[in-house]
Amino acid sequence: MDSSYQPKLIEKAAQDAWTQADSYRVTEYATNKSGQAKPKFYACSMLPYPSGKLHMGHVRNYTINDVMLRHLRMKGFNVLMPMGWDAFGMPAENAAIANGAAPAAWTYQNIADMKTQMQPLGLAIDWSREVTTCKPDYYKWNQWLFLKMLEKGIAYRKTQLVNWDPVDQTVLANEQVIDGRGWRSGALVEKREIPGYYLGITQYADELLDSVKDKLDGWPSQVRTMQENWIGKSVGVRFAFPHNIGNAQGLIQDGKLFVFTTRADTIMGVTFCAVAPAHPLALHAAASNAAVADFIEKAKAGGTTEVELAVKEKEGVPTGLFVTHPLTQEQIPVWVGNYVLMAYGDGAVMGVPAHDERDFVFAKKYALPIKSVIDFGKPYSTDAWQAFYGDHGVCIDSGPMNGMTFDQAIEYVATQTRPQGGERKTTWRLRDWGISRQRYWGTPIPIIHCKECGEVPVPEKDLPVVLPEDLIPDGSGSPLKKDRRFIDCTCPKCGRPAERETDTMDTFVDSSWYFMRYCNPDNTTAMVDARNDYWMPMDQYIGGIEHAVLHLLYARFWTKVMRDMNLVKFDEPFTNLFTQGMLSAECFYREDGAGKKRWYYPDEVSVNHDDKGRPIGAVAVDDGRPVVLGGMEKMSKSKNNVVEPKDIIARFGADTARAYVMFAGPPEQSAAWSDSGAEGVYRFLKRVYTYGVWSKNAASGTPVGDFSKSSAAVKRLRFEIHTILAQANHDYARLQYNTVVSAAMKMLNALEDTKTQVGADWAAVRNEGLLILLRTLYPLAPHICWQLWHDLGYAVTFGEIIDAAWPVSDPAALEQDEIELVVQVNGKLRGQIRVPKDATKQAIETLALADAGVAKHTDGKPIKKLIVVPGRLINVVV
RNA sequence: GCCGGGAUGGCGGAACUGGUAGACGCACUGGACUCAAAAUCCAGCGGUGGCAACAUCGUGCCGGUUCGAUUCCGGCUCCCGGCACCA
Repeated sequence: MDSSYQPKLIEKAAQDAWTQADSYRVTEYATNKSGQAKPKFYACSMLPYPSGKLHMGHVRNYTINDVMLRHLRMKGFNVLMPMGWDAFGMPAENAAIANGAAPAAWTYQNIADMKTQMQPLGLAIDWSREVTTCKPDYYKWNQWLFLKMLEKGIAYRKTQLVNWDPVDQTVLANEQVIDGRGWRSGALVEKREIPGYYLGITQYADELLDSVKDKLDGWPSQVRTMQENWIGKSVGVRFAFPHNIGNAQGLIQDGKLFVFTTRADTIMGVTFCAVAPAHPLALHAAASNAAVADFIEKAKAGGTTEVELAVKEKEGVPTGLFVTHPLTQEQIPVWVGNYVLMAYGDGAVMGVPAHDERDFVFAKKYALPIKSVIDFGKPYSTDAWQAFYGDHGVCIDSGPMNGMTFDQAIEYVATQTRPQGGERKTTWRLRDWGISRQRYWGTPIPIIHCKECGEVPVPEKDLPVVLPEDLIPDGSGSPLKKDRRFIDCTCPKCGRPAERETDTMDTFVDSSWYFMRYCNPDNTTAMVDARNDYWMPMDQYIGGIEHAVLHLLYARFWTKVMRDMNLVKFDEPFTNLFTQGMLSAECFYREDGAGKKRWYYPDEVSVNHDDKGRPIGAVAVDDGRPVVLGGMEKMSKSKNNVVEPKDIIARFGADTARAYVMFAGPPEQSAAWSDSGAEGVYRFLKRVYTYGVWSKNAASGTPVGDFSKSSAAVKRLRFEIHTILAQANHDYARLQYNTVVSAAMKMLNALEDTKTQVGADWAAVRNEGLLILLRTLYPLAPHICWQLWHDLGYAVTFGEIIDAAWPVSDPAALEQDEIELVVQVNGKLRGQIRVPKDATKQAIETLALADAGVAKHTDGKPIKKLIVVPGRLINVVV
């Protein structure tokens, strides 16, 4: 046993031992020593994008996963922690454009680099299950399931709205549109409709909503709420405004302008209708109305994001067309509005300015009439919008609907409009999932375009459609479109020359089911097999909150599709979800005359403090002149505040890196990195090691004893250790690992405080304490605990620590004869009393009132009330 | 703009179901050890007043419920995540 803590040597030895024993390989149906099947536990982190650099956010994610695995494994579970690579996507193409190299080579190199950086962390990953999404043996199954969805009518083709760069003649991702311009060309971006494939997630909207509301109780409530709102179920009425607008080909949409509304009770307040710029009525009006045509053209400018539409000023133009109010037969003007979405409902809305805030703003702007038809018991004024104008109430000034309640009015409108196609209807905010991407580095969509037969699915026997890995994109669109080797093929139906689809799939497809592939990565004949039935549904999914909606919703949808194809037997993929927060770090900068910031690395500056420890400024090390303290910012390359795991491991070792990222804050919240904080954890581990050395010399091999007859002081230490252990176990259960690190520190503090005490009982109680401490700390800092476990001879008695029994606190140790109670006067702390644990309420009250501090504040005043909270406090109200 | 979070000492954070606010750690200050430094160890450490005992204020802001509020309710401010082609 070395006399000082040497993380490098210890971590190498521990990792070699684990590798040699193949400790992390997990098999299905594992049994314990007595031959019983261990309960399975599948704990998985969201798979990383192989950027090439492992950052502290990854370390945080995988350490949470690893701590959970080691803890539950000791508790007797068969725990799986796999790892893989979300290897398709835009960054590889961008790197390829920048370096003139193929995305494949870049991606594979990054994967190799990241694995090298992950290795020293000592994560209990079963690498035999590694999945890489850009490999044909994986994406073959994306294609296979897509074809099944096509057969079932879940996948279909329609037009989609994209950002179009008119100069580069290419589709842009939202990320590639900067201030309304193409990132490379600088050209103003336009909206354009092109054909693409969609997955019918809305067919599952009801089930996706119901289970997120009622079943997923292992998910954080904010994620459930976000998904609920995203799916956005609205129950209302869909009805038509009849009209006779048309041309030689006939009436537009059969002479019916359909709208959907959740507020059919306000139908008598309609003063206009508004349609989306792409609505057939708008296009019809544009043919003979230059102002409308102009407006529609202008509406094409800009990108496709919801933010852009939402913050845009609500504008419109009258079409000059009129439709008939279905109940009053009044003529209602039709406007084109830039705030009406073609993708939601029918792309048209009824305008009720009196009771809808958006319509109100629109009506004020264009001087349209505002007609109030709901009674609020308060006066209505059209001067300014009031929040209550949108409330439900009783109908007034509504002719036959006068006096109706909300529900009565809805029913009435649905019934009255039925002859014209009116009905009660549910509408979703959720839209079908467009998966076509005009990009190279993704899963090819397995479709062949034939002049004779149209769109023909690639036959199953011809899968996978392999993506060529040697193309180099140049920024002007997908290189697949120029690759005849890929494009040219024969039609599977008629055998004539045909062309392959060059669009690839959204990378969210890859991440919608990879976690199932981990269970059976080697199966070449099926997407999933019985091993997937064993591990899934996943017991714990861990990843960033930024995936709260899209990824998690798509994965849930994909699972339900697989269930309906009898590929899996469960309804939901993730039983429990844990969303971790971000990591930030201090940053420093100096501004030049033009206001441009030069960011300094932490080791380029020296921070000055006042004598209370407050930072009062910082100077650059090189020139001694001041730099600005930039505060805590999300770690980012551009701000030079990225902390790299390899540097921390080199300075302090992996155990410190792991324990500190856990200690830095509650795992679900964002936390700040601090080098000196990490150093504090390093100091703690050094003390653990030093205490281990001392313990070996002082009391090696002392058995755990019977403490029933021990001195009060020995019992007090035991009480303390077991109380902390109970707390740590509670925190392990709720995944609050930051306070588990605190608990381990407290245990060591308590043990060290008694080092001067000698005797068999002291040796025994400290020995028990150290056994508890090592196992409590082990999941967080496995290497040092493994080493001490061996050095102190515990491995011989209790077996390897990785499978040692998890410690539980002894109820006997937690029993106390006397307890301390707090006494408050009017809710303020005024004294403390010690009472026997079984003291009567009467006795406690007498003691409390007799306390000097309490007496001083009650001071003869009459006592109004005495509140006794058993085991906690007494509050005297005077 | 809409949806979802967050805010506690100089800093990261703790306080489990409304019951001692600031555990644990960092920074800082003082001391021990040392020729010296590092490392280590000991002590102090929310603000204000006070030699002290102690008093008083204090959990982003304003208000409410309660014997008692960091915790519950109403109204704000600022920051963060998402908004369907970043992953």
